[in-house]
Amino acid sequence: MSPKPMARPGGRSARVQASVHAAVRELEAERGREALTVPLVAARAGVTPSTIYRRWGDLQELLSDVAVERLRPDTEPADHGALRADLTAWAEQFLDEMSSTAGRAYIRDALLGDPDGGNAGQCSAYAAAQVDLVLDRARERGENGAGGEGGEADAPAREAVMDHVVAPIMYRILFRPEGLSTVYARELVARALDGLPD
Amino acid sequence: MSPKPMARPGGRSARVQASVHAAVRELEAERGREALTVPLVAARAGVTPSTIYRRWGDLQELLSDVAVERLRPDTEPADHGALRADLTAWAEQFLDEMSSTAGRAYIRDALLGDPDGGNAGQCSAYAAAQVDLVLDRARERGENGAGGEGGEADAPAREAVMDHVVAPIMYRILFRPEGLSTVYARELVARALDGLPD
DNA sequence: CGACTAAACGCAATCCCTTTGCGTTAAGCG
DNA sequence: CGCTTAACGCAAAGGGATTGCGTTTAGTCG
Repeated sequence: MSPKPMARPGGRSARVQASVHAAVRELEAERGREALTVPLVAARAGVTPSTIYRRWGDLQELLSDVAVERLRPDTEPADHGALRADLTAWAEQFLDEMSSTAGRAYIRDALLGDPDGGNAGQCSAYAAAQVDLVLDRARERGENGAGGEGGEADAPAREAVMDHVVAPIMYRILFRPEGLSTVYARELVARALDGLPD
Repeated sequence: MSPKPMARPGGRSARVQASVHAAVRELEAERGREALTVPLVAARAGVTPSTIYRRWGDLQELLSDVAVERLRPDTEPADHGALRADLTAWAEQFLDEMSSTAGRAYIRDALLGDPDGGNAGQCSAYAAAQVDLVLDRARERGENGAGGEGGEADAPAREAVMDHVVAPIMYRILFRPEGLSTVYARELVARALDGLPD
């Protein structure tokens, strides 16, 4: 669903999409995001502007698609042997990547050209999947009966981590970009795991 | 700072700004947000398009300014006599207003045309001020030594409420718009106040 | 109170992004 | 292998975005 509903997933359509996406990434690196226009991307991709307009409807929607692809995690969370260490390390890396200049630009683009909210939902789903991996691993270790419904002495449920770790990080990045460090991520994880044995 | 750095706060400049802002609000109500263009707004405001382009630089930046004005709270949080009741009521109203179709559009606009992040910061400052009012009132009542640094049995600090109530609400609105009700706001407040006597 | 400076605005010409109709290509399918 | 139609290329308007220049006027200083 990252690209528009494609009734024809193969052949020329697929080549056009790959070519356009590559053109966006190249031009973004060469001339910067501000200089991007639909005719410019079209020329680099070897297609006509009307093709892009018909398929994506808008420059912002195209950039939104590219941004979501770039926000997809490329590696699994590292295994440090314990839930607290895993979650802390993941949250720190998440904050680092997302709060970088490039990361903030991708988040904004993903939210921007997104009439139905599908792309933004995809971003959230990526983070949720990563969190699930960490929590599943803890459950397999038998930590505190992890994955329970967030009882006082159980490992937090997925939704609790989304609410109290991921959400505050994203809120700060979007609304209060000043003074953000990995310390903040560590504190959030510590609070979310409050009352758990270490 | 809502308008661009205005070296001339009075006279014609002020009239132009007021006229343009009014034109945006009128046309937004009449023809919908999608139909807005700079020439259209300019014609309604009785100015030339170049004036708008020079002053705001872009339609999105203009809409961002208008959106921030609309997101400014117009009333103080209601006083229900106790911290928990005050915070719950405020959070429910906050979620209702922000998750509405109009509210989401304003949030998106505010984030959109915002190169330096000043407008987004203003939105966060509005919410923080409202939270401060609620917490200050609790402190004046002498509730739990409210306003302390978030100790286990103290009322939560402002930052704790921003992290665990405001941030999750905004995250859900932006990234997971499905199935959002006042129940969610109430749960968040309950968790933030966990361990407090009622 | 009057003259000066420069920011802000109006006007108009230009550029090029956006949109749309029509013919052509080729992907999917029986 | 032939049919159907989605997807693409082409080209022509149509209109929004940009900019130079002259004019107005807000703010300031003598």
